[in-house]
Amino acid sequence: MQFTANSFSLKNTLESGQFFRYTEDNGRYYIISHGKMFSLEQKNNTLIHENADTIFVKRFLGVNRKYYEALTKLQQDSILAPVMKEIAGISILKQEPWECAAAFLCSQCSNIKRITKNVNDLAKNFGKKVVFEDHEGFVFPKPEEIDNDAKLKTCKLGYREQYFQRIKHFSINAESYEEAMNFLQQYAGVGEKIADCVCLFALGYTQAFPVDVWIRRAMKHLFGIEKPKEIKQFARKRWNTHAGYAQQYVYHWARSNL
DNA sequence: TTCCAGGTCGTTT
DNA sequence: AAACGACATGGA
Repeated sequence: MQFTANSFSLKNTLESGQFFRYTEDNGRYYIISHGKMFSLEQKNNTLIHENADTIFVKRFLGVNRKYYEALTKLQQDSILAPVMKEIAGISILKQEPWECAAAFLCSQCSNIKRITKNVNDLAKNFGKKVVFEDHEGFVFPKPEEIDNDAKLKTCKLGYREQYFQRIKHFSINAESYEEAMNFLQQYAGVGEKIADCVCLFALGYTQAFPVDVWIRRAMKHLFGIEKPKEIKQFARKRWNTHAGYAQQYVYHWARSNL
């Protein structure tokens, strides 16, 4: 099955560091999310997908009205526009909250390569096997499935291991971005930055603006602001509910230019 | 060997 | 309220 998506880049979206559960094979992406494996491939403006229906894929990829609104708005920003030209078509994926939280728990003092390995090790040790065509993988386990300390040790999470032992169950119940932020930060190891990641990448709060070291460097360079609190305020004021999209472009820009 | 990496948290100024 | 330093691994 397939559908048309203008001004969207599958590659830039999947490889922007918001998601870690895919493999790429000859231009074709194999994704594991929402309990299954499915494939995605982009040819010009056409998105070809298998083992998942179009409604699901559009929702997962975040190709919707809000995406195009954000694109239009952010392109009017004189500083962001050239950045967006370099790395075009980045959307915000709709991930599963716990998996997103877990991935970013692993992200502390780490890097994308290692985060990916940690997450895949957790899935392999505790998750259910899924197969699609000649590819196999493992669904990311719920916290209550991560129940064997010896196996957890083999995942080499370092000091982040304790977070996975302490979170026995994960659910999120909130009516607003602010409520979600407060709720999420009750979990061990989840601070403001990771809470923002979950709000943005899983809960659909596109006003979230996760501030990490890369964003700090880039925001200093592009806008002359360096304190995390001030950066968040600035982003909220300048981009409002599109701040999260801006964050992805700024992050990607930082990674390739600083 | 030494330093630093998509942070968080308790402790100390 | 702001500024440390510890926390485990792994790569440069």
